[in-house]
Amino acid sequence: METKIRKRRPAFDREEGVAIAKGLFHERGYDAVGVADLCDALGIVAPSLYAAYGSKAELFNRAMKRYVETDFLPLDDILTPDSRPEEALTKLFVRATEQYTRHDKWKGCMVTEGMRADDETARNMAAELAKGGSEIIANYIREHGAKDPERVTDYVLMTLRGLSSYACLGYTTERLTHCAEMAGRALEDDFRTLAA
Amino acid sequence: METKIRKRRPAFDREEGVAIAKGLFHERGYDAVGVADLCDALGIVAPSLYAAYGSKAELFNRAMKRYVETDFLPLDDILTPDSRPEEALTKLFVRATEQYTRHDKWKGCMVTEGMRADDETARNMAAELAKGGSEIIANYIREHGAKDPERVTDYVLMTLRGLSSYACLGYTTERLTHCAEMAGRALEDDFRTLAA
DNA sequence: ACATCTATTTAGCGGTCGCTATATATTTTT
DNA sequence: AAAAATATATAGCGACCGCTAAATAGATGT
Repeated sequence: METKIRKRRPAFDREEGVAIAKGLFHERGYDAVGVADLCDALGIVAPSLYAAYGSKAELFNRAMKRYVETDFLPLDDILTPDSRPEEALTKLFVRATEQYTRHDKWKGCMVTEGMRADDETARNMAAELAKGGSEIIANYIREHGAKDPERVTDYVLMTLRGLSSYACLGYTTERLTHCAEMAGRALEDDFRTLAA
Repeated sequence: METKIRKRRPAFDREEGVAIAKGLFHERGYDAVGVADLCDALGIVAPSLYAAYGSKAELFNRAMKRYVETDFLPLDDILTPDSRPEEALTKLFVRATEQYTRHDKWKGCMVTEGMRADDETARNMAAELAKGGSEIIANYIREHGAKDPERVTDYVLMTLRGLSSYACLGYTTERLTHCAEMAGRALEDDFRTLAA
């Protein structure tokens, strides 16, 4: 009876694992990425993944958080107080479009699309994370003289959803940018002119 | 040894089966509805389903076709030649919104959302079916004096996607209708005024 | 050197997925 | 009445799903 000798990989980098998972989840969506896919991509086996992250959903959550930190639009830079709100929000549409269509994989907004996952846990995680960005936009609109802040906010968020969804279908940056600019024109009469 | 006698349901109504499947698929999406769910809802067992429809995907296709026939917007009524194109398209947004938010289940556009399924076959079927509606809208825009028909068409379809997606999240008819009306305002300068 | 602890390994759990081979019940045709 | 065609039933296929118990290799602390 020969003794069985088992080799072992060194411990893997958890943060890098999150980054790789972010790529997979963003590319294919929560439901379409299996634990086996994640394990292959990270070069580990399932129990290592569960020891490190707890569950597929928690890994997805960490991946989304990383996405928000590293890939997300710098809302504070875009929604600057020195340009008219209509212009700033149009700029938001255009910048979002550019980001949603920049890469061949990684299309659309990972969080926005995550809110449409089949898995309820993943959906709730995405919705929770999306609240942050939505509130920044809602606050900006409220504080910059929108005549009906709630409606304008709904319109802006709805448009961002449309842009993200359209980006996922593979539309080019150019075509989608025109959509973004057109969408901005709807905002023209929605803000009080703040006299300087 | 007693002879085993097996009872049998009478043959089921294929068309009614398609209608029931339409309800399930629209409510939960292609990927989230399993063959077992369909069988339970139709009151049959799997081999009957396959004998009648061939595959889950083909049943989905028939369900979508039924949706287009029975539930879809009457584009010809909405895009009438007797109102200004901006008004007709705004009406399209509003009518779409009403339809997308009318029922608690069955939210959004079944075909539009089908295009985002994880299953490639289902996605392609939905995309193929969506072409019909898209072309009607594109033709209308082209033939009614749009300055840049392709861009306006992109904008309209993108907005419909946003409305459908937002409807799926559960937003009320009222809030979404305001979005639809705002979206229509972006179209104001995009059509040449056709002198009477 | 030894014990402890952490992260990996093998192996496999129960469940669901879409789907089907085969047999039998019922209807239709002859 | 018998034969052929049709639609149901039982039973179960192989593949994948997310996840885990138990064992062991390697790092760390004393």
